[in-house]
Amino acid sequence: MTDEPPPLDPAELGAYFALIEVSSLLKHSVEQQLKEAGGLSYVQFQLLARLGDAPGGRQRMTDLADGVVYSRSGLTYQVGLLEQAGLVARSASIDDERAVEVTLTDAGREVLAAVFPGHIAVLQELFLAPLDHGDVQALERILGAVRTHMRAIPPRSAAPRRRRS
Amino acid sequence: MTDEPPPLDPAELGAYFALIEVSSLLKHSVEQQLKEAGGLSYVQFQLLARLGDAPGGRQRMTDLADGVVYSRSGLTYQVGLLEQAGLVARSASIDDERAVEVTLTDAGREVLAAVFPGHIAVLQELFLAPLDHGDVQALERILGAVRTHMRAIPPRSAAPRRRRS
DNA sequence: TATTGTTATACTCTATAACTATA
DNA sequence: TATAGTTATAGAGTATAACAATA
Repeated sequence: MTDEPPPLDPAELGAYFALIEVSSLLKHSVEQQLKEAGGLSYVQFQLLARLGDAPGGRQRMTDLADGVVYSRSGLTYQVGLLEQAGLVARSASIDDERAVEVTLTDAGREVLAAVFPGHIAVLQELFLAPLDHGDVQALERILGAVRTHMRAIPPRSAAPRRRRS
Repeated sequence: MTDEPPPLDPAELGAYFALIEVSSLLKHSVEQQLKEAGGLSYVQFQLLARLGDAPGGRQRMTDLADGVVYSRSGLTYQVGLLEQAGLVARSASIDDERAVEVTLTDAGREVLAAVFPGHIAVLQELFLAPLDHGDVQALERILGAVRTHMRAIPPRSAAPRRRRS
């Protein structure tokens, strides 16, 4: 905390603010669309989409949690909601008796399919419209690099957990 | 809803996913830092920072609300918290008796100053580290264009509000 | 002893609608 | 009648800690 404040040049600040603002507005719009079209929150959509991509439409709770940012209990909560809605099913894993596998149901696939076109439409209209192909490629490359970097970094407070007495 | 699903090419999808993932992870880390360093949520920090930039450190509630995405009541709530913490003060406007002006207090400025270095450090470490200057400039340009576009677009459901009977 | 997942619980945030007061 | 802001209230989401069961 006694570090020197590293100076940020205007471009860096500009990139940061634009990133936060764009993602915030975009997420907000997408959330509305998801809610109207399928009664889904963004997290729920992400979970369904992730299952849709997974082989067999199933994944373990832990693997699902790793993809999204949330805590274990938060995931339990969200999967519980999705299960109540009949969009996923939970079953015990055969390999590991502790694990729970989450499977996308047919109803889940339908909701996903119902929601997708509108989702894409929002993206086109709000996010992609002002960009040419080169812009999109540059974004993908640059933000992809940042993502890789973030994933590689050790969590800041990995070590200093509570030592037992 | 019977629209043709507009096809998204892989680069577009990639850019979208990377944007969401990066901003989500970044915001999460920044939120932790803000909370530890100054007991601030991200919204509260944004409000303070906005006041810090405003001439005289003051702005009307409405103008504050326009900058951030939140509802009026949400803003009232957050400003209420900041006022309780002594970081801002509310006063009636002289020009318009209906309006309320929010002013950054000295304590508010101190918290802002206390929080800033760590904030920037997180940005450097997590977001800017893997990028060169050209990347940053490209990001600023491209995301800036998207932001301008988003701000210009009429809110999707501006018209079809409840007609009076 | 570590890991998987759930539960209980508390807290923060956001949104809607009803309301007051001023323009 | 429209605008600025507050209040009450309800709901969603998230996090922490304690817990049970399996590895």
